[in-house]
Amino acid sequence: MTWGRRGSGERGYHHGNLKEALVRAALELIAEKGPAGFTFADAARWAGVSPAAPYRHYRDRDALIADVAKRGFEAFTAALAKAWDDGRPDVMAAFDRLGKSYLDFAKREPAYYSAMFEAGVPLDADPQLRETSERAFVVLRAAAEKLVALLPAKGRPPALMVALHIWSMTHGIASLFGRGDAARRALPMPPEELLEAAVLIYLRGLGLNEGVASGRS
Amino acid sequence: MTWGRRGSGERGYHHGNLKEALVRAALELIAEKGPAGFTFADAARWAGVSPAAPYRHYRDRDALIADVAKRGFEAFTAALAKAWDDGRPDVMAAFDRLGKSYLDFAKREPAYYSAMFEAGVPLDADPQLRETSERAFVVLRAAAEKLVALLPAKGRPPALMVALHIWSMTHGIASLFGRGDAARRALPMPPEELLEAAVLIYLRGLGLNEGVASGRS
DNA sequence: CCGCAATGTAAAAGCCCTTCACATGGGAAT
DNA sequence: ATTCCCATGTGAAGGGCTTTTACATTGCGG
Repeated sequence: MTWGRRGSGERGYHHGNLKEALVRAALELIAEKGPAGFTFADAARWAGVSPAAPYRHYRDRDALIADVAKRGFEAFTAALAKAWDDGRPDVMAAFDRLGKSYLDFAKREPAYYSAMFEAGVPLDADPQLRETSERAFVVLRAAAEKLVALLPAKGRPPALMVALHIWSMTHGIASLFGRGDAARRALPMPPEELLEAAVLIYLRGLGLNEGVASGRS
Repeated sequence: MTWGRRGSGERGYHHGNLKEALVRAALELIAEKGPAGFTFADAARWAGVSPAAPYRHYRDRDALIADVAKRGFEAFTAALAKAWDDGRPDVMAAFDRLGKSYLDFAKREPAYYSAMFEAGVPLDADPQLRETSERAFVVLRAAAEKLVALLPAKGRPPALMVALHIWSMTHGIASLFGRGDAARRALPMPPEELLEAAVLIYLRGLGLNEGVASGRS
């Protein structure tokens, strides 16, 4: 734990990049002590400024968390879009990557995930926040669209519903078993496998032939 | 909003039932402002005692929340067990009730649900807490057991996995769309229907004939 | 009836949040 | 290059929450 002026070296009166520093501090602190145990003053100390300085960049503590959540959704969307890759090389393989990518994000970026889904940020705090969060769902929705298109046109389920199902299942697993948090439950198998099995069963229920190998493990 | 000495009438120096009063206060306050916006001092005020009084009953604020969570798991287990009713009159109908009961609990008792799943209570804060929370899962597990038993013995999936899948899906839906919270997302259909459809698809994927009418609505 | 233990209170130290008046200096306009 | 503006940071202060400690009250068992 070094102290004060991290990274940007030897600052004088002005920090130079306080806003970014605060976001990084928030991520560190949330990862360490959860979104609840995170304090505005801590972030200021972490950045080496007085407790009042952050107010020049954020209306209050919640605004900072909301910004972290927004950035989280951006990174999340990027990760999902990259994993989905427009359904290449084939829809099933891409869909599989998509789910894993979701869990992977929750595990790799617990601080972002916390801020996004567990910090109790009102989605309408910032209209930008709501929109950014929608964009992540758009990827899921597009994937569901392509998935549903594989089914016979007759009795095809609404893609939106399928997207919501997959999202719920994935979020449920991430939320209950995702991180190694002491607060979470133990599991007889890794969450990725749990999810993969669930999705395979669900897709079979939709009428999709088990195309992708389930036992690649 | 009446003030002080609620219910138990005209107290003198001693409250007489402070512990219970604190739990009720916590429930009110959590329901109102979320688990984060809940303060120990508020609860004391609500009960009409000094800010130090609660410390005679709980080590600290977190201990109170943990107790609320514990009571929540008890009520939750009772609700689930009642809905499941040992699989009567038939497994599918009971299973359907079970899922609805889960969502219903999340909606009817948002304060309990928050304390149980969103307040970041370390499950091992109190060994009793962990055990109580396990008991709720036991009901789900038993239901999954009976459900799986309907399948042909060959290639039968592990009941534990099925229970985890259903739990995750249900919790995911409850968590993302469950309450009317401003913080939650809008949905093109009621969460109960979303869950019912998901479960039907999942069960079909398991190889269960669609026994129960899906369109009872 | 007495005295203990349980329960509640008051006061105080420490921390956090937030605001306000003031300080500093980076950079645009001249 | 100089000047001045305003974005950015500081220090101090008010108010609230948390938690501890010494003290007050009282129910209840012996």
